[in-house]
Amino acid sequence: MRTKEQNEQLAQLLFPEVKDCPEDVLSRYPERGTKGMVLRFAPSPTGFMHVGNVYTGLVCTKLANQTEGVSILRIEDTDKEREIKNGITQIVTGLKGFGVEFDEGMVSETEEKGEYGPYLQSKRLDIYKVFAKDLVSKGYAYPCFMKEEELEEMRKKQEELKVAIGSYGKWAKWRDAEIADIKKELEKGEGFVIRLYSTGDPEKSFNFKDFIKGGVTLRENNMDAVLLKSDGYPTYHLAHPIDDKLMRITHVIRGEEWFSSLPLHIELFNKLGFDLLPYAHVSPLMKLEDGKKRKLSKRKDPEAAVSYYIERGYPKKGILEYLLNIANSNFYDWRIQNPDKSLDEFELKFEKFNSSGALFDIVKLDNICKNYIATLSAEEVYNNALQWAGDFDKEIAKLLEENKKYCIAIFDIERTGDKIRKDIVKFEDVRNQMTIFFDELLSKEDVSDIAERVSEEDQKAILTKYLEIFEIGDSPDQWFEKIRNLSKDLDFEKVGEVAMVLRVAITHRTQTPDLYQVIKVLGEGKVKERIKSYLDLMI
RNA sequence: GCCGCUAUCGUCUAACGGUUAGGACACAGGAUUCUCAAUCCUGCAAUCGGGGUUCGAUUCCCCGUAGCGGUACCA
Repeated sequence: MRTKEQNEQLAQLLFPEVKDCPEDVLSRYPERGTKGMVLRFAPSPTGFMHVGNVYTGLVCTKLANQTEGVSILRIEDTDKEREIKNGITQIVTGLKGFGVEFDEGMVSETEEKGEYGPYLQSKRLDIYKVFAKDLVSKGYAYPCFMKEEELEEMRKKQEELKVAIGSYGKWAKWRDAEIADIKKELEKGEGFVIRLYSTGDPEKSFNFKDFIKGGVTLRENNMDAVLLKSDGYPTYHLAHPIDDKLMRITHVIRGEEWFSSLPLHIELFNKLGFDLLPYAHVSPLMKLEDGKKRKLSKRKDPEAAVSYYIERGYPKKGILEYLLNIANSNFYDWRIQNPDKSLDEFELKFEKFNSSGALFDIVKLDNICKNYIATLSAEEVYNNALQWAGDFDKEIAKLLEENKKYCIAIFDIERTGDKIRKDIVKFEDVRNQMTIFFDELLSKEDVSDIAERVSEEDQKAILTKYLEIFEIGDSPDQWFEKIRNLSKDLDFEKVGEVAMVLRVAITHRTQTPDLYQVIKVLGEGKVKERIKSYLDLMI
């Protein structure tokens, strides 16, 4: 054991440039007056937006908003190897696209807003050093000069002996090193890390209440975790208590993968002299594969990427609703009872979160999305579709742009009244909706099978007769009456047969929306033209 | 290996220790002045296994099993 004086001497030796003490830094970040929750979402700029990111980000901002608190976007860029150039922009714009926006924090690659910054961890290095120095001076941290190979060797030995792996207790060889030895290494210019001097005992357990997982019993930490890496950057373990304390965060909401290091973080809060914060560990989104659940993985699962949904034109509101539904499963019941209310009015509650991971169910997502799109007006569908197509389907974008009225009329088919169509799940699907209304789209498709039940003779008879009686101005009842009469005149058992022949001739499809409305939208000229050319084809 | 968390229909979940174990999505069947979609009705389908505690256990306790997470100078 080193003495108090020795520790102070060591701190000075390690961090001669650091003049501030923790109190100086703390005084720069005063208590907030807010009564609501102050929450932060803290992703790394790895250049990949995971749906899980949107999920956690949504939970943070929603909870902050509904308690009239503050939401913060902090960027954890302390791992230089995984960092990617436009990482921050991708996060900011990606989340913004979903309506997930923050009150404070990073807004672009270099800009930020708010009084509690910097919100980019790489800009906070001097802050971490102040606390690291303080920990060393109190004997709660120390420099460790172990090399990668040494650590590897230690690991092997620990495996052989079947003891816990890591730097702790007697395995941590620099824990109680003499100042003279440390000085010697320093003079050699050897790189070092700062490790926690853990005083916990894993034999001792204690109770802890997690806002989502509930009451849990944890064992004390005894690992001398790395706090400051040899490149001077902090690890998450050090940055987390310091940043959250300084930013005056009120609740730590983070992924469940952090749960295991909770005892370490608790020890750190204690040693730093900070009051412990309430924690809420959110379970990850899962996927089913070969009958086994596993975390939705960015490497294996294309649907883990937010871009997957953007490219297909999933409505963002729909995705948000689905994520809310995973967060609090009573959301769907609420939605059924309040079909018109805004998402903001739904109250998210910690106690409604499930403590184990939920499968990300695309089928359910589709259901929510089509129900959402069914609530939109034809014009809203048009606008959304145009926006999507502009990025992902140029041909459709052009058609939409040049035929606005016509397209809105198409989207308006069976959109009002008591028969509401729900066949658009995502905006990619509008192409399919438009096919029968544009010759240029239709021609690319196979001409549909002629209704097999009806002979060519009969088809001709139906179509020629229909051309004679066709009136674009007919009411739905008049129109249907004509079809019925036609089927009677030609001795058909079912009206459906006649309708099908017309449907195929006019749309080249056996499945379409309400034929009467389709005809109305297509217009007299086009209907006649299609029927005629279909007749020509038969001759 | 070690440590921790979790366990109800296929999926998301509900059920003061007492319910015919409920709902939603999916699926199947039926209804509907044309097909498809929609809508309505009906159906299918679950308490991981074994021990306790209790008059009574999905619920509380223990053991097992499985899944998940962690076991980094990644977050």
